[in-house]
Amino acid sequence: MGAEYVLDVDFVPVAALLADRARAAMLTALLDGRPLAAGELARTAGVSAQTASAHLGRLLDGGLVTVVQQGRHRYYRLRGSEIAQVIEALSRISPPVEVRSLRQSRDARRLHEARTCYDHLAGEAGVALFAALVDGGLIEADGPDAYEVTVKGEERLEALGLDVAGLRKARRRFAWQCLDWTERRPHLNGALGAALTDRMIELGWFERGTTRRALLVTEAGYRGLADSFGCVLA
Amino acid sequence: MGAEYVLDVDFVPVAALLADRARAAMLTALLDGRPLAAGELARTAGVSAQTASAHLGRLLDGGLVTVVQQGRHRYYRLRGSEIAQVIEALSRISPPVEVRSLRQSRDARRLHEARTCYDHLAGEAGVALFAALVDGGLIEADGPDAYEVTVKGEERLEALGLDVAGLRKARRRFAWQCLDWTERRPHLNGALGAALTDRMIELGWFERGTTRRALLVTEAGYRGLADSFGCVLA
DNA sequence: GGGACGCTTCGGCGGTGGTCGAAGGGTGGG
DNA sequence: CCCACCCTTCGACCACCGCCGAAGCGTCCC
Repeated sequence: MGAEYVLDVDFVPVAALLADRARAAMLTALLDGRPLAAGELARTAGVSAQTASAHLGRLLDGGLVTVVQQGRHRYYRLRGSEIAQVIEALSRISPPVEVRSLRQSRDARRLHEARTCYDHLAGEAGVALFAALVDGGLIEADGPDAYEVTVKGEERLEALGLDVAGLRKARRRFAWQCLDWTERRPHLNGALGAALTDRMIELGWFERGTTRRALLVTEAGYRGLADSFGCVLA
Repeated sequence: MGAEYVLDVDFVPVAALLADRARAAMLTALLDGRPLAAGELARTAGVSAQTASAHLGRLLDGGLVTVVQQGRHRYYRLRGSEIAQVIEALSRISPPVEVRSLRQSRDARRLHEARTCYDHLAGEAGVALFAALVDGGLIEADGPDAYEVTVKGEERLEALGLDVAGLRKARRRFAWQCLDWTERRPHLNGALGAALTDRMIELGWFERGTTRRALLVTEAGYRGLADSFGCVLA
């Protein structure tokens, strides 16, 4: 893959796709990486099925989402974590929406402490975990952004129930650092990042909020992160 | 400044501002941080003065640009480097525009090697310089993103003709790391980053391309970066 | 195989927003 | 003081786009 030099890109079409309330609502709903059916997205966005279909068609054309047909359902998902990152980047210079309910304010706090970005852990907990993995010598840099699991790391991760060798075979990139836009520090992405996140939620270290991306670090989570990874959260 | 928790932000208005050819052209022209008069921006975008005025009004409302009146001219500039960063982030998932001329391809290559992001150095050279400054112990972390110049660093920078003490007094943040979106690594931002960039261009280490953001590293630049900062470019 | 369901396509409506001509305000120069 | 210049405001036009009703197509289930 030779280096590509880009003079200028035309970001207008992509920005236009993001510049609509209904599409924005759909994309936000897809932020956690979970595929959603067209109908669910229509309901989420508060538009009719036909309207949603038109929007999804445009998002598809623009390459922001992919679709998989399953029976009479069509499941849409974000095309990749870059899309999620751009949305988070855009959000940084956008005015915050006033928090209305107590439940919302709880989720807001969780989004900051811990959340999923596409399918891996982000937020304070995400960057803290990544730093702990590196500091503890469980993973180490293996290229510009790529990482490898050390022998010590493999033991620790397998003890948690992860099939590290299996993950290496996945078609997806194994492990790489991904910038957390709000924390401005790296967190773990790739097959490993996703699997580890899944497993930690399975273990009850995190609980999902009403906003599905929002995660609550449980007591077990604080203990687990500290014991397994030497990761101490504020 | 207490922590602010944001549940969801409304990025639609900002995206809408970016979703127009004329405005995009204006913002791109402003990417190097230099203030431009409304008339120049109108010409750049290829629209009439009235149309440009309307666009600039919206950008102003949206907080993407600021304006300073000087005589009968009104100079617009990007509101801050975050804006430049968002545009760079958006560009990453946008289709590249085909490079047409030889001059364009030269600039494209330069944009990758070295460019200004708002008013400080970015691209390969930017992240390499930042890494060299840290590795060489010329600057050191002083907070989450903030940096301080060490005694050794102060000597080195003053030798180059920078007034480090004066920069510390500037209203602007002194020195902090800023993520380079294309390189996904930090480069130096803040008063120090801007002043250092200016000075290096003054010293002839970089030459501006036709696309003003695009920089060419000169022979003197390679030597200077290596001698002064131990920064060796590929 | 009929009917319910999920989704998309088509057609027509309405609103938002980009555009420029014309006019107005404010500054600088002679 | 008048004119040239830069920029903005106003008004009108037009295109695009988001919206939904109606209809069409495919899938699942009984």
